[in-house]
Amino acid sequence: MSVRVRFAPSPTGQLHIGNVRTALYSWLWARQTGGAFVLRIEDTDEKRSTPEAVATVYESLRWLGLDWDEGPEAGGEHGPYLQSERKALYREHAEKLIAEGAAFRCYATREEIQALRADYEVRHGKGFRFRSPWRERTDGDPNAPHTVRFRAPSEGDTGWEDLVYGAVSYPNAEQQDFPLLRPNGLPLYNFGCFVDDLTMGITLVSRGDDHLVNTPQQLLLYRAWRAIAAGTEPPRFAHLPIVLGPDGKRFSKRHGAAAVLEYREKGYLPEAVLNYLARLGWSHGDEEIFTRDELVAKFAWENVGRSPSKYDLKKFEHVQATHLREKKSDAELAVLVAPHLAARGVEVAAEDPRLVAAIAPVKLRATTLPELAEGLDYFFRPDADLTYEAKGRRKFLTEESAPRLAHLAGLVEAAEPFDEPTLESAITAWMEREELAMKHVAQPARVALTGRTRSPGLYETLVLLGQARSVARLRRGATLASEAAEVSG
RNA sequence: GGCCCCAUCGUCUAGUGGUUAGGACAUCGGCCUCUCACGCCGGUAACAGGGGUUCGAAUCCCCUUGGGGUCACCA
Repeated sequence: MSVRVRFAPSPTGQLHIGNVRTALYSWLWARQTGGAFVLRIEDTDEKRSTPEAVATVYESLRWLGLDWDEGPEAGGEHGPYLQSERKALYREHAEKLIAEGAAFRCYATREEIQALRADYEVRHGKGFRFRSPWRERTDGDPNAPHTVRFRAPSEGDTGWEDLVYGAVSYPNAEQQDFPLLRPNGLPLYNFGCFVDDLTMGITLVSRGDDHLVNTPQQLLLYRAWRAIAAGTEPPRFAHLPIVLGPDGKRFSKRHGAAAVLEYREKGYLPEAVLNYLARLGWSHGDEEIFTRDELVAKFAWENVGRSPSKYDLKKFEHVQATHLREKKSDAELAVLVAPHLAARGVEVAAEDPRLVAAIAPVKLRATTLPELAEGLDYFFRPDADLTYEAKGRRKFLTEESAPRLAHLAGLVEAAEPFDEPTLESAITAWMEREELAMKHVAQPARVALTGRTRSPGLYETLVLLGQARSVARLRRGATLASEAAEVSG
């Protein structure tokens, strides 16, 4: 049977980094096996689900490149893919379970149950398990408001072989007569999940390990369903340890940067996000850096860890920087960085060969796309708009450096051809004659050329800037330096 | 508290009875050097504790401790 996996988020806010990891593992498995990745929206909590959050799910997944074969906006033969549109299906399945005796109509009100719970907790503390007085009655009016409940067993255990945790089992005595359908006809999580996974032909359910305790209930439903459809087999399950914040507490907004789209805003590469998240709780020997395709090829459930792991921004940044530096071509980066340059008021076409050429040295000094844009800025900003770091100007555009900058401008102007070797030999020959150290020339020149105290190497910068602009900026720097001399003199 | 799960450097992890316990991030030295990076070399740093099993345990079993999850007509 071919693999069918699903990602089933509840749209109650931003798509969270922890959820993305479960989506990623499922997606990797589907792509590796040639199976189907199904997206389903679990929006049965009317109070918390919003259309905006649904849109965020789509946008986040698309940005990451986790495409779905079936689901909202993609279609498929098992739709609809929003639980809120599948009410009839839940009702139908509930009725069959009632007819079979596996479920029953319960007329106990929420208040009655709360009262029982409160009473229990006063006596015994936590751990109330509801046994409905209606579980053996059939005299209720099917048209009166009621909850459909599962007639839970209290003997034995329910267990399964988890792809991550191995053998897991829960005592049935822990079960209560859990609700399937609310009076308004909307399913509760476990029932909706069961009906959907069953009807969508899901072969492997992968989700956070906070769902470990839900699995027995779903297994019980599959077992009951055999009376209706002989041969029904439950899917396999793979539970993933949750992601913890640096403080060891469950990762949340409180830790900052929990939402996927925040990484897009910060200028991270989706491949880097996927790489970091994949490695958080999964490994492939000593390898650290993976492209999306490599992840697809190398992912394996048996290498998924069982202990919760902590989110570490420093390592995340390292993975991001490595992808920026090594896994993207300069032409690809040019396309990605162009909008960030535009945001800084620097207009340059992504195809501009000068942009592509400047990326190689600058990307060694950047982690994110905005940082790349910052490092590229002065190459494309008009000379007149160039600004100077106050500290660099004060320290290097001095009376002493003014004549050197002027002379350097002349050397640059005379360089023919205008390339690094020619510039280097001309400049070093001059420095030797004048007994100047490199730092006495390069640092003032750097400030004059870039406005900064940090940049790629001098010869590299000159060539990238071009002869005319280099000469103009050096002359302007010389002027500023002599003005500084007048002020201080 | 009941039930369930987990436990190797600060962090992510490799390791499946015999290893000087490896790698990566971080950190600390050093090299390179016109700045900042990149890169390279090197250092510090871990099997939670206690019992077993075994000729031999990070690896298997038990207990303790610690951490996490869950106990909603939420998902």
